[in-house]
Amino acid sequence: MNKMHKEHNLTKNQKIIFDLIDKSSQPLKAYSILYNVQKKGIKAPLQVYRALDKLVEIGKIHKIESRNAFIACHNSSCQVAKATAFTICEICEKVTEISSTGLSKYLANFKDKDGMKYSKYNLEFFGLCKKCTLK
Amino acid sequence: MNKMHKEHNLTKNQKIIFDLIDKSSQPLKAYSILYNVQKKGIKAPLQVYRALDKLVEIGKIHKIESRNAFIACHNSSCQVAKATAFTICEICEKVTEISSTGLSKYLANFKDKDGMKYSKYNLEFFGLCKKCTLK
DNA sequence: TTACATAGTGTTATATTATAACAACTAAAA
DNA sequence: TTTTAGTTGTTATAATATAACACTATGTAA
Ligand SMILES: [Zn+2]
Ligand SMILES: [Zn+2]
Ligand SMILES: [Zn+2]
Ligand SMILES: [Zn+2]
Repeated sequence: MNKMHKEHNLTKNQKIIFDLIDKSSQPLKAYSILYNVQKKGIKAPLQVYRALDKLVEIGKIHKIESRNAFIACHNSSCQVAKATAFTICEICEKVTEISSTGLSKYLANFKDKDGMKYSKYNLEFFGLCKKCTLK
Repeated sequence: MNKMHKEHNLTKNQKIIFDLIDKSSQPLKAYSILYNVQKKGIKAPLQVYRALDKLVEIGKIHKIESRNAFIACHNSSCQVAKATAFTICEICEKVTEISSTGLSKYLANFKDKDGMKYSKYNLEFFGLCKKCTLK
């Protein structure tokens, strides 16, 4: 998984927390992570947040800002932690990372009124996933 | 201001809080709003959050998710609370709402892998504003 | 090797952001 | 008038995130 990512030798806590997020099918919240890793010796919020910060920084995970939750990056072409896009289902809360060359090119080239480029961005789409649409 | 918006007869608290946000040159955080309106009789966080929720719902303000802050909508063409885009300066924290027909059309028409459309979205660009670039 | 720098850890305490629950009030529709 | 939906005021509490400090591991350079 994430074969395209530069290998960052994760530390013990970083590895424990990344593995948990990576195995999860949906985004995890910091305190839910904490409860799940207490048996592995991680006892305090700060230990979790420090690992999360690092993992976000190196692009192994992303934060879903509107949900205060974290998801593993499974998008080998994403510009590590700099340009992220997701779809979020408002019913089942399923989150999927978008991997679209067209979208990322469009956004990376977007200029504001002053002609400024902002190559770092976060985009969150909301709506219904396929499953929930059929219900 | 916001002449294009449907008039929603704001209640007392909603008006107090909207006026404060509307006058501000930068996004305001909930508790900063609270401190600023205590002299007007709004004493509890819930009173602020309830007004904020309503104002977001009717599109008079937007939440900047990555900053947990609120900004008045000054974009007459934005699709009320459904499709928002901002630039955020990582140095001075200046936030500007983007009003680009091209961008909003592109995003409103974006389809994911399954061909699903998600007309509601929030996009936050990060980088340096003009001022901070020149420093 | 030693010294130093950099990054990570463990811990306690605290700050910040947000919601639950309930009683009371207001305005407008039926 | 009765009812309804929405808003208000209030207390308490939940959920999310950081400050500060002492200590430990690891790599690098003298
Ligand atoms: Zn990614
Ligand atoms: Zn769904
Ligand atoms: Zn707007
Ligand atoms: Zn700036």
